[in-house]
Amino acid sequence: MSHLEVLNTFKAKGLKITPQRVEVLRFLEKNRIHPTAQRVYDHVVAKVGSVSFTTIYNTLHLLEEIGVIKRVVISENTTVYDVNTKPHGHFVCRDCGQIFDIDFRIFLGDLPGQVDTMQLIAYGICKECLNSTGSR
Amino acid sequence: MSHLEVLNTFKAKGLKITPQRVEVLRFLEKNRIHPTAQRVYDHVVAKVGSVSFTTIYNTLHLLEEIGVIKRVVISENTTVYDVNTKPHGHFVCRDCGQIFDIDFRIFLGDLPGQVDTMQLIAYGICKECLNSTGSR
DNA sequence: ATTACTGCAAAACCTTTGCAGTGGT
DNA sequence: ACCACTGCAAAGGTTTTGCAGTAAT
Repeated sequence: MSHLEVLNTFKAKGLKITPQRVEVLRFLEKNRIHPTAQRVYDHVVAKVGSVSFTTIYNTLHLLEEIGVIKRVVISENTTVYDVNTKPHGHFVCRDCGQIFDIDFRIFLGDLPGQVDTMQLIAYGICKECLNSTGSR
Repeated sequence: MSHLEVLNTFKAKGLKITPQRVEVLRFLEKNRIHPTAQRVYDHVVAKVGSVSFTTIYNTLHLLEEIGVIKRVVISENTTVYDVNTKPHGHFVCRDCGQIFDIDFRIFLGDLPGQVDTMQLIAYGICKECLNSTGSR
């Protein structure tokens, strides 16, 4: 869903288009860096001047319900938000913390029920960090 | 690693074998239910009578470092511990919360670095809950 | 006798909630 | 003018930390 489509969905549902919400959306769509709530907050503060975490979380939850973004729990104390396009996995660099999208094909064994979502996270060291090992 | 092997590793490293640690280990090995720290705590309180969360976390971290267990973050507010055997994925029932081990075969696309761990979680509704839908 | 471990209390962290005031529509 | 949204401050839940006392070796 594009920027404008999302805003139209908002209108259609009687939801209001506030500067804070617009800026959250812009940030998520332009910089696909899988940001934490904190990073979204930082950006919106810088752009709009006034935001609270309440509003950030409110907006992120809203976008999640609409299906525009997905919550990804990367580790015990890190949750990031991902602009929802096609299904994909994530590669998390243990060193620099960057998160990359990865493709995968999977074959599941016997399942104990009906699957509706799947999450794949690969943890490791990214090429950049592998190369710079020792030079830091 | 078996119960006894773990205790030997403890000895070898000069770590002490306390009633609390023994009971944490027993619980994890006998009941492979992917417990939260809280559940481990509950069990050990019931058995030993005296534990603190400090000790539970201390022990779980220790076992994780040694490689006996793995931390699995199931959702934003749920972390469970898994006795580390062979690689496998998890199926989480959104309804009853039960966690099942599942087998899978995977083919990864281009990777941005060196992978050392992988985590697969499938979310859905387990057969049991599917059958009882409506009767509750 | 050492020194690692336990456990309390307090802090840290992230996320949520209640509520009054503000601002899209 | 409505009522959804913002934002503060406070609460909630889980994990961590500092430190004194305790217990395994």
